[in-house]
Amino acid sequence: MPAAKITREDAIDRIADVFRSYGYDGASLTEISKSTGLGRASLYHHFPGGKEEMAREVFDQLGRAIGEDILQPLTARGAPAERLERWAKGVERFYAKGTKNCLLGAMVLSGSSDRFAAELSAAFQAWIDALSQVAREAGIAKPEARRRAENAVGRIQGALVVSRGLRDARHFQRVLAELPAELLAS
Amino acid sequence: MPAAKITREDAIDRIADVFRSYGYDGASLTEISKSTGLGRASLYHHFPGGKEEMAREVFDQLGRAIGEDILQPLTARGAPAERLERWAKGVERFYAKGTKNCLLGAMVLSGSSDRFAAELSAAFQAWIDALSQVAREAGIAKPEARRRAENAVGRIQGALVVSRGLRDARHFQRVLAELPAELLAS
DNA sequence: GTCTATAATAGGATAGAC
DNA sequence: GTCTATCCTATTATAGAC
Repeated sequence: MPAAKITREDAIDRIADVFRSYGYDGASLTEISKSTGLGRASLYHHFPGGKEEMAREVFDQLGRAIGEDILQPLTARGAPAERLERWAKGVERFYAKGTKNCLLGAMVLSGSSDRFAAELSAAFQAWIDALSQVAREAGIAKPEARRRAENAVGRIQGALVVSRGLRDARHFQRVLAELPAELLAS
Repeated sequence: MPAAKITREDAIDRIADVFRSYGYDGASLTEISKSTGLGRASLYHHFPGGKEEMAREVFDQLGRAIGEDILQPLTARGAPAERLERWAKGVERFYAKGTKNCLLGAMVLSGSSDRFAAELSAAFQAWIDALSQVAREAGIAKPEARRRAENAVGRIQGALVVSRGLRDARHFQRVLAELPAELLAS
């Protein structure tokens, strides 16, 4: 009875990387197998639903990771400006300074958006809501706060696309550095 | 000797739609065949290089379309503000008010970015350069103009992702309406 | 230039031994 | 839990008739 080669959580992380890089359709089981070190059959042992179940697990784990690593600074104690600074640092780490694609973006733009519409929409909403809440605490009116939060999330997504297109991560880093001030500007 | 069912240009447009919706890997020849009305064999008659050649032709045609429909307003005569307004309208048409994905974004985020790195980079550069030039004519300093142009392109890409994720095209339309003023603000 | 037919391959998924 | 072997389907791609 061989022991597990990798924890479930680590496996899902690796699978997430494959989806991130190749999109849903481009992520072949061969690549996932290589990336996790698990054979095809083992993958089906862990994820009986196949590729679709893997993707759902990836979304679940992503939701938790976003909640802990990114949204947590936003809901912590402290002045809005400080919280946004910590948030921006968290986002930068999360995307490995702009070299790591956004999983949500990759899924949205690769034909899988119909299949995972609910998951995608929920993930974006959580981002926007948390940012909007911080802006409101800083005294920004509700509709304007929402508007800025949408902008911020969009700018991150767009910066990842452009950085990758131009093959220059500095664009992403610059945009991220500007976001906290933009969210709170009067 | 049957006549051509569709002009080459139209065929490439249809193929572009398929890549836009499904990404490079997700775009199957079956779908392309259905979308163009051309049988598999006919597709290979027109594009002996197969799917990869189709993608390259799509990029070429996209470059021309961007040049004519989108960048042209930027280089036309008139005050910078007017040109940017016309440009924004052109972009809105181009993306069908936000319901039509960006081909560049779909390609960037679907594993094909290595294969088409040069094409993608060139397309983004052309966008950024043209916008930057308009901002400079409006009296903005060169580095700042470049910065704003990058931001504008990124915001369009991000808005398309977010609109699709939220399934609400109004976000895209709002962002687009704000861009001209942002590019020229003092 | 399009068609039907078909090859060749890669992909997702499963069975059963260990 | 992992392995080897295998099935089935969909995919890319080609050949040859018209």
